[in-house]
Amino acid sequence: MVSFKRRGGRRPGATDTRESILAAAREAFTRAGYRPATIRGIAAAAGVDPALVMHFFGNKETLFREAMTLPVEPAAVLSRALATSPDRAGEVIAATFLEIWDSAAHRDSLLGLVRASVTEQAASDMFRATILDGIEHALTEFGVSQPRLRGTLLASQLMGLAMARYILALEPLASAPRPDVAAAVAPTLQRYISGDITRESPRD
Amino acid sequence: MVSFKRRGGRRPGATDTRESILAAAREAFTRAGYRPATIRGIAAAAGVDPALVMHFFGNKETLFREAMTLPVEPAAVLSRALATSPDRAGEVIAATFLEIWDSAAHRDSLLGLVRASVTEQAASDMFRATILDGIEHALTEFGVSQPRLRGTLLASQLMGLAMARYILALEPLASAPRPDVAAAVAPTLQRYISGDITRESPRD
DNA sequence: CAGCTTATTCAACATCTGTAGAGTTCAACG
DNA sequence: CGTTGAACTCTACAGATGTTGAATAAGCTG
Repeated sequence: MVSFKRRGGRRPGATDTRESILAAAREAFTRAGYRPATIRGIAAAAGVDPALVMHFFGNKETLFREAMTLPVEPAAVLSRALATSPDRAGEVIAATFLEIWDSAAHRDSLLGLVRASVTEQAASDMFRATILDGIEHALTEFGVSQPRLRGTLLASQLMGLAMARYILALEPLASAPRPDVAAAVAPTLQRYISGDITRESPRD
Repeated sequence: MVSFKRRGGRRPGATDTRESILAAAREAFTRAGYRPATIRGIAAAAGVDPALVMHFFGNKETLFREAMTLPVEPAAVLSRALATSPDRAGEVIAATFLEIWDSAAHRDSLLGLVRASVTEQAASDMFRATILDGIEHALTEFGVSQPRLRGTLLASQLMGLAMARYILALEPLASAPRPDVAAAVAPTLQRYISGDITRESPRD
């Protein structure tokens, strides 16, 4: 049995390498965030030379940007929820949010985005631009008062939920059935969207 | 004027160097999290040789642990709020939470803890042990139902608020007056503590 | 003052980092 | 079938990183 050692050169057959690098990158950025994830590690996980990663993406930052593009449009989800039944938007959003996070497919990207948002300026800007502006737009379109403030409040509860349930995995929140969690959180979301959020009226 | 170049050896006078290293470490860990903060950078910021940091703390991880000890006891705050006026605990907690975060003194430690909790396993465990167990204990002591679930829900909104207002600095939440934010969030906290959080009762 | 402990620095280490350049192999197209 | 371009690897570099060991200077205790 002779073992052939590859020494450079294109591989025979179809070429899905770029995609598997992206997958490995997603996974790596997900676990620890931007800085701790290394190009070498990502390359190794993809069964590839580090230089190939450079060949495809040029540098670490664009690799990150490309790996971490959002799998869903939060603005669309919000708009649809508002359009369908304004007074139940909270329920719908909570359910959809949990559904997306619970699905293994999207989880990695989302985890990575949150992790990186906390440490990387670039990711933080991306968050603001992509997610928050979308939420705000949807709320404005629907004509609620103080759409910006409501949008950030909404984001605060959703992000906190993601942190507690998925990142820190605080029990029993982390393994509670999806509908239970949705029910617990929905009223808060609903109030942030269309309820009273001002001073001097502590009724809820 | 002759300039003396120090070449090792103790400095004359009192020695507060350890503390200034800790301060620099807090600041560094705060800005970016565990990994990106470098011992060399911390040492430089403290005007000290990197080896001195090792001398005092042995390794990076214990330096981190020592720099990032919590400045407040969340359990105590919660207990006091519950004892004073159970049906206004939400308001009190929201106010206290914002007050602590808004104070420059504690802010750095808290920022660092949250940032690191997201990426570092050790910090995440610290969070669970120190903060959450305290909250849970206080809720149990007060006799509410499902104290663990309520505790994590409470933590989720508070963490989300910290993320949105202090870490991502989402406007207008970030610069809204403290009482306004407290008023917006208090009802949610109150409901998580003593309100209805179950299914099949979507009234709020 | 002698002697021990502690604070402090210097120089060096092994390792890892992102990245660059040149070379090799394959696929696609004329 | 020859040429071009893209996929792919090797080797290397320059810089940063955590950590170590020895050397020096000051304080503390006797």
